Order: sequence, then C-alpha cells, then structure tokens
Amino acid sequence: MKQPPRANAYRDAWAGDLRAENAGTEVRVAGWVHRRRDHGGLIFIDLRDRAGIVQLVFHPETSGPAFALAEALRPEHVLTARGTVVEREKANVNDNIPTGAIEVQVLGAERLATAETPPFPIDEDVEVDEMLRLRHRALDLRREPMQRAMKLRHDVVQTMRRELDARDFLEIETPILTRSTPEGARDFLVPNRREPGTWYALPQSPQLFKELLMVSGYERYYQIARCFRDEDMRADRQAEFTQLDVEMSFVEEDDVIETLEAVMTKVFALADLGLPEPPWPRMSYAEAMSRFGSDRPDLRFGLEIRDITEAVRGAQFRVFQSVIDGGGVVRAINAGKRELSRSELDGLNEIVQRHGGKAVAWAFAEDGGWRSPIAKFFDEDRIAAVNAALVAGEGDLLLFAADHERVAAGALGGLRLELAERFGLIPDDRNEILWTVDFPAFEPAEHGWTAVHH
RNA sequence: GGGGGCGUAGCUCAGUUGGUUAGAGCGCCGGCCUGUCACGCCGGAGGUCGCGGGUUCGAGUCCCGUCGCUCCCGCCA
Repeated sequence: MKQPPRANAYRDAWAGDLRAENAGTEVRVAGWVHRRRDHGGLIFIDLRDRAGIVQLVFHPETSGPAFALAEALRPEHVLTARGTVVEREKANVNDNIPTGAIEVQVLGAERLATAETPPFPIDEDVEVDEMLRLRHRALDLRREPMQRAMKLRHDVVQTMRRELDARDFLEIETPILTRSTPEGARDFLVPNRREPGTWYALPQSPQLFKELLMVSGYERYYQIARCFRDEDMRADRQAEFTQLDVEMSFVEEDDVIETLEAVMTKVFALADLGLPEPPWPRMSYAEAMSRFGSDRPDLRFGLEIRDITEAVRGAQFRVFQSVIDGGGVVRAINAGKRELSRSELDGLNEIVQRHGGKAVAWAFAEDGGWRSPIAKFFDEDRIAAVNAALVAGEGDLLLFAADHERVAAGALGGLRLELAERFGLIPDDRNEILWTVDFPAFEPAEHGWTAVHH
C-alpha cells in the first residue's frame, strides 16, 4: 500500500507495511487473526490485513486486559490492536515475511468479531475442492493466492488502460442487453419483459459495436469487455470471460502490431514472463503450418515437421504414392533417439487420428538404413534422401504422415505436441512469443469454405 | 451429447484378496509452556465410507442404479 489509512478508531497503519523504520512509533492496526502461537506466558498473533502480516506480541504485564483477550482469539477473529513497533532481536528476525524485522508490542486490543472455525485452511495453500471454496467464497478470497491473483488482474487492467490512454484510445462501453450478434457460439438469452416472447442476447464480443464506432469516426477504441458464450466449460474456459477489445481506423497491420506489442510488453512484464523486447518475431501462417502444423506454434522445443514428398516420390510404397498422385504430401518428424515398444508405436496412430490424420508410419534410422515395416518399399537412395532431409542420426525415430497438406500438417502438429509432452521436452520456465501473420481468410471445409479463426 | 477418473473425519488423503473395533497428517477442544513464527509437549472429541438397491455368513471394498465433482473429446476461439 502506498499511503497509510486515515487514522481512526480502528487503525492508523497497514499491518503488512510496518518496517524497521517504524520502530519506536505507536501504531494501531486492524485485521484478521491469521495464526496464534500461545506460549502460556507469552502469546504471538499473526495479524493479517490486505498489505500483509505482522506479528503482535501479547505480554501478561504490558498488554493489560488484552492478554486475556489474546488467549481467547482464534483464527479469523477480527481485531484492532494498539501497540509499539519494536525492532526484533537479531535471533528473532523472521526473514520469511516482509515485516519480519519488527513486531508490535501490544498495549491494548479490541475484538471486533469472532469467527467460526473455517471449513478449510485460510493460512496455507492447500488444494481444496472447488465447490467448497465457492460455497465459502468470502473465505476463499481471503487466501493469499486469490489475493495475489486479484492484484495481478488489477495491475494488468490498469496497465492496459494506461498504455492505451497514452496512445489516444478512447475507452467506450458497449451494451450488454442487445441483439444476437452470432460469433459461432450459442447466445445467452434474457427474456424481455416488455415484449413477451422476445429476448435480449448477451454479447459474445463487442464486434459489431466497435465496427459501428469506427464508422462513426471514433478512430481508436478499446474496452475491457465482458463476453458471454453459452458453451460447455473447460478447465481453462468459462462461459463468461473478459477480453481486451481494440479497434483502430486508417491503419495497417504494422500499426496494430506495434500498438499491441507496446501494451502487451508492459502486461507480460507484470507476470515476469521473461519475454524479449519488441519487435517480436513474425512468422507467416503458411510457414507455421508447414514447420509446426499449428497456427500458434510452440517454439520452446524442436521436433519440426519436414516435407519429404519429393524424396519419396516414385517409391514402391503405394500408401504414400497414391496420396502424392492425388495431390497430397508426405511429411515427417524426427522424434530423436527414442526407444518405443511396438505397442507404443501403434498407439501413435490414435494420437494422429485424434488430430484428423489417418495413420502414422515409423522408422528407426540404423546403419544408414531403416528398421521399419515399410523399409522394404524404399531403395537406398530414397532412404538416404529422407534421412538427409530429417538430419537423422543413429537410433532416431522418424514418423511419417501422408495426406492432403492441411490434414498432414495438423496431424503431425498434434503429434509433435504430444510427443514433446511425453518426452518432457517442454521447459516450463521458458516462454516464447511470436506473431503469426498473413492468415488466409477462408479454408476448405467439408462443404465449400469456412472462415479461418485468427 | 460421448468417454475416463473420483466421492471415506472440518480439510487433504490412505484403507491389501470381501473378514475383528475404519486410519494418518493438518485442523478443532482441554491441559502445560515467556521468543515462537507451519511453535512444542500431553490428552481428547470427531465417521450415514455420497445416496438407493443387490450379491454374500460377512461389503468402505464386488454388481446395478442414481446424484455430485473433475478431466478429456464434441462444442467454442
């Protein structure tokens, strides 16, 4: 906290902000009993407010009637206490908390509220059933990880506002009770009392409204926009969520990218993601799909996809050749030196099928040739050409998919991610960022065309 | 909508092949304790094993149903 609270009957200082330089002053603090350590003739209370935790010390001689009160205190009781900030003796300093150099010698205290024993621990970070947490939401929100998350969210939103404001954007709210503006998801509907039988729809995004604003000459708009989509939830997805919504007039791609790089650099810094300064790398959609089989490639590990269509063209293997004759491609991943059982190799088919492919062929590079059920269909030159294209070393596992270009890319892209997961190739302390550019507007669908999601 | 997993003390969990009185850690209650900070020591309370039915001499354990939670797919970007 930047400023002490206005002095009143409850407090004149934030408990969690007290430091060595406050030693010698008399303060009044208020908050919740985080933890109690009763030594019989000496009682320690960790008092928690939004700024943090400070240790209160209750002495039988100096704390007066407050000592008897301290004996009755329990977790989450609400307390205001008056006392002297004193520097701790060296041996008693607690380096684990910011206030650990000092403590408050209590002169008087008043209990403002008692509390039932909480149904789950507030003072430690144990995983608790989500239903229980939500049933006791007020208690759950007291927990440190939740307070931290709320603070981070606040900082993120403030940073977005500050940076966009500095770039002449107007923050404008758009309606929540509105007409259906389909984005592909189901609308949430609200009955309209004044016209029975009709409904409002909640916005899936402010899309139409921000376009209206551009037409109307507002030039640069943003909104921290609540969106509603009536679809089933996932662990990382809710029916109601917030997005930063931006629109600009008379701009090119570089204007949009530069603006968002400026804003998001500041945002990511709050979370300490360790990302490089802008400009961030850009990769075309075509390159991303071809090398990584994804429009949002994970660059934290290798296992890149290579096209080997030309290397295998004309081989005896009919599965590949018929795909090639039909205008398809053969693509492959060098999965590195691995040992997989026959059933594990067969299991890869299932992964590929989950990502739209038909099957995956495999080969181990050994003695300049292949150990593989399909090795017999390929002559030495073609095997050498494939090995060269994949930079195959002794013992490397090579995985092939043949299909229409889009299908082969997607299948191997999915396989690439799951292999990386299985082989532990993804460093969880590292982040990578890039722009995928030159998106197509449409792609072939089962019947005709469909819009590509950006 | 489909598939997997889970449901045992306030919380987090263990519970073997179906077998005596269902356990642990934390929390809670009581006692002791003047330098702890996840305080310590001693003692104690606390259970409809989600619910209903079935199999069995015997069910927390096996079977069927049901409810709830959770993850994945579909859906959604």
